[in-house]
Amino acid sequence: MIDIRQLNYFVTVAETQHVGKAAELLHLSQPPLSRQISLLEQELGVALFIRHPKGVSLTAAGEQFYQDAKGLLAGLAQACRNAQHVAEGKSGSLAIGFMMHAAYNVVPGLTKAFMQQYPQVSLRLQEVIPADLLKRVQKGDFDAAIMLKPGPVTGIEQLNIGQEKLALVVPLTHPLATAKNIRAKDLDQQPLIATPKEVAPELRGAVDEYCIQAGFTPRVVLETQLQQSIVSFVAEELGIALVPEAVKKASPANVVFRDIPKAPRVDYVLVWRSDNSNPALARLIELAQARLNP
Amino acid sequence: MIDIRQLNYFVTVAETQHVGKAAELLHLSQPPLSRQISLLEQELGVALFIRHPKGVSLTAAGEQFYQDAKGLLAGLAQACRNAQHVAEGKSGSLAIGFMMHAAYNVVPGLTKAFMQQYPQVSLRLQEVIPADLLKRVQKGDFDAAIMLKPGPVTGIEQLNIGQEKLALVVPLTHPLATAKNIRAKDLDQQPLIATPKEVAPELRGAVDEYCIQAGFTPRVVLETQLQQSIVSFVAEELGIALVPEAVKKASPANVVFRDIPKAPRVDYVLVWRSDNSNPALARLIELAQARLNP
DNA sequence: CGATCATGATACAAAAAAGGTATGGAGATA
DNA sequence: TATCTCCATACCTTTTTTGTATCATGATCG
Repeated sequence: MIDIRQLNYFVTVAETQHVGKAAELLHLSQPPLSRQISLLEQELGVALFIRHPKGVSLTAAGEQFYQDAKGLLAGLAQACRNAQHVAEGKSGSLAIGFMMHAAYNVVPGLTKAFMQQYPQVSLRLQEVIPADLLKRVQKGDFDAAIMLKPGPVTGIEQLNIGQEKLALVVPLTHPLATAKNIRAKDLDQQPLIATPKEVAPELRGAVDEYCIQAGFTPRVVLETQLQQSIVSFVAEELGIALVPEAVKKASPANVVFRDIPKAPRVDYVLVWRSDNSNPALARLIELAQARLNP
Repeated sequence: MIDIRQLNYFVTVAETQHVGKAAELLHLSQPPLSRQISLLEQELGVALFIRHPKGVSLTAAGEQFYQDAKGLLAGLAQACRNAQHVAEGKSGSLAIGFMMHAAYNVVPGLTKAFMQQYPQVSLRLQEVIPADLLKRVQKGDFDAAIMLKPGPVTGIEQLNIGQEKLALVVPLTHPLATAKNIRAKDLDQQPLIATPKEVAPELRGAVDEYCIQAGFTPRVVLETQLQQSIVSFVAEELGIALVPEAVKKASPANVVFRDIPKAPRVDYVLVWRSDNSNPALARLIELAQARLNP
């Protein structure tokens, strides 16, 4: 079988037009080189060189093979570099899922920094409802996800990457829109719009917990599958809601965001499968850590 | 150094995800395969596989290298085929020079047939003044030339590929344009337009010889470097000429071609350097011979 | 025109590399 | 816990490659 060494030998002989000189360049004695060239010709079933008394020159077939061989050698070198780059996480691809709220907060900063530092890595970012994120990381669909902190999960690692307060969002016309001081108690009996527990358990849990701490049971009048809808429904005056404050950035003008006392906080985490060996993931984790402790 | 065998081994393992199975496919026992894979990883400095208890799977770097390796193996096979095709003359390139007169006669038929039979060979056809043709074949600029038969030349081989009569060309207004019978003697004292001896010695030789045989010395009033010009000058009524009769195909309407008695004949030959090993040339020669003796 | 020089090819022994057999070790499975 | 399935390692055998010495051939030069 033809091998790379033979291609190298061949290219060197082709370039020097001289077996002896080529052997020297290859740190080799002349006879084995002669023999390898003969073997190559035999394997191809094609004469590659014309033997002159003062050296050798390429046949037409040899000329063609020389061009191809050079390309192959360059291709091999490139393949090695590619593999090494991917191994270092400097190139390759990285699939990241995130929940919609994170898009207003941690996702832009982190991904922008990553793309800047590792431009050769092709990022695939996808927004997914929170309840599916973890499953799809476990399944291997995503290398990582950015989501609200779940409890500990076996086989999954987590890294805190940000915290956010929940804020009260009310329609412009609502009394609480203009109230001087807002107390937790004021939410008692108010019609709440919230995420169902199945969709974003951590977020809904934080809302419920807040109400219970304040001494009342939340009156949830509407649950929306799609995160984006909550603020829209508030705008339509169907109720009020507690949402991460960064959602304000993408909200219409006819709703008001108000701070609430002892506002519950939600933690954003980067999660990944502990056995995921994608080196680009390692670079992302490093970067996330570096952003925490600059 | 990485070699083709290792790439083959690697690809097979990558495709089976199983060292043992791959070894079987490769007609090899398992340990050497394990070893070659390890060596490859060591040479690259990159882990290509993750070892599971039930087999192996590619790392991100391995995935990249797998794609590249497959490409390289395919490229090598293609390179071998290319060389073989060129060696058989089925592909490659062929540079042919020809003199202008041949363009009306033997060149189209021969090249058309060749292109049809060997479509992968890229033909480079170039018209050159006859005097330069042989030099440029000897120099190696052309693999072959189509020209008027020169004397024997050392290092050059020739093959007759066609013969053509010379015809008299006169302006429409010339007495000989309408004469019933034309005799050689009628050309005596006529102003002749001809190629200089340095440009196309065989052609000029044939003209001079014809006149001398007829018992007079030709009166050449104009010599043109460019073959194409002769008929134009005849059309301009500057003189008359003896040219290969196929030139009629590319002549204006205001000249007349007349047969002459015992018309001199010129031989077209295909010439090439005897040490030219371009296999496509061998195919061209074969084809030219086949067209002579169908 | 013959001696000499340079070039690539061949012969055979030495070295290196790859392959085969036997066995170890780690994780899954029952 | 015992066993089974993998891949890795150890060690020897076989094959391949290399190096040294020598040959054959065509060019060069006195």
